[in-house]
Amino acid sequence: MQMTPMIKSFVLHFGEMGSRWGINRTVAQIYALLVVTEDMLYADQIAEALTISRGNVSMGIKELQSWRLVKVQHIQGDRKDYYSALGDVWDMARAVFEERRKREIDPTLTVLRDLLLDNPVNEQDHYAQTRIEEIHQLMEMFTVWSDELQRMSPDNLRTLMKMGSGVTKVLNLTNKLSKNA
Amino acid sequence: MQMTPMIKSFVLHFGEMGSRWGINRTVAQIYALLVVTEDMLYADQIAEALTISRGNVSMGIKELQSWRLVKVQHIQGDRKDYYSALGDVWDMARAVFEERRKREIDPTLTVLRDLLLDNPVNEQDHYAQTRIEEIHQLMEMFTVWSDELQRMSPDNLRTLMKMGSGVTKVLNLTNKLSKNA
DNA sequence: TTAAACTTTCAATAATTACTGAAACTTCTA
DNA sequence: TAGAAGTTTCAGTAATTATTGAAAGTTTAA
Repeated sequence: MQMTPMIKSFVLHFGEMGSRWGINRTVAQIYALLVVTEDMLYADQIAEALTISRGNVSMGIKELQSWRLVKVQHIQGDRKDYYSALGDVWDMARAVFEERRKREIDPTLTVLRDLLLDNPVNEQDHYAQTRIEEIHQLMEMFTVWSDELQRMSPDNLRTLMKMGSGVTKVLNLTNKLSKNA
Repeated sequence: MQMTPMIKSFVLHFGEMGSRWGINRTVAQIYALLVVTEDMLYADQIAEALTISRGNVSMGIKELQSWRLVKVQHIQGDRKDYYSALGDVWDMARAVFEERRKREIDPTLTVLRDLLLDNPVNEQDHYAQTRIEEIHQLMEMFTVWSDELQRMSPDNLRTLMKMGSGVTKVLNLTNKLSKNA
């Protein structure tokens, strides 16, 4: 399979972007290719398009599956695995948030909480704990937001999207109300 | 300079976390150390605490400066540079968002926009463009949100934080209102 | 069953990324 | 203006991460 120049350009940029966010360049490329391709693809097609080895495709797909980002299907009278990207772009964003949270944020929050329970051995530790507390708060807030994203209906998402900088206006109102309460 | 076990544990975890998000482990460690240390530190102290070379500290600090995450100060009658982390944890989060956006999101948005202006050469390209469009929308939404974060007052931030899952409630209301309009 | 048509695994190796330390550079002060 | 007290740079090297490809594993059909 040959990529059109447009698809190639997209795939390359996506791979580059992934690698800046700590995701293997090839894994990101495989994913980009699947997202942008309507038909399902089998491993050899992916390998040919990205000029990588068959084994590398297998590793990449395995990784993407652990992120729950790809679907596998079979076609009548054909033994090959056919791959495609999960649902719509929102589903993908949700999957990424959820996994990164599970893998990286939650364990860090646990470590931070443990450190906050430790006894400071001196003044430095005491200061450190106040900072760790702040960081903990911040991270917890982000997890709450991402939880909401997970649960949000397409309807609400669309509203949020349209609201754009309206979020601030809503907040200002909320602020005033709670101050007068 | 010796780190207390608490500080050491924090610094190590932070470094690990950074490296999973595409940030050099040592750079993340230097930053963690500065965040959690009340006093300003000079390069040799950092090198000793993290057992890394003087040159590595210099590179790391340079990187952190490009992210506008560290302050440098001088002390009367001392030629050394003294480093410390920027303001409060919110300032730091803002700096990180802003820089990552500038460096990674904005250039990607530009590429996506260019691809959307290109003429599809066939049906595949046509489909690809619909997907690229979705991704573009999604990313643009995130940039709008991060813009708001940048501009948000500490007051609003605190409200957002307290609201937690209240965001959804506010949105539901907004949805109903706009439907009745 | 066997063998064809696949997928997965993993040791060896290639590519990339990070780190060191000495030399070059800068700035201050005597 | 020399040299002391720093910082920065960067070529060489070490460590890590990614990739290949061949062998092992799996599944299906005859």
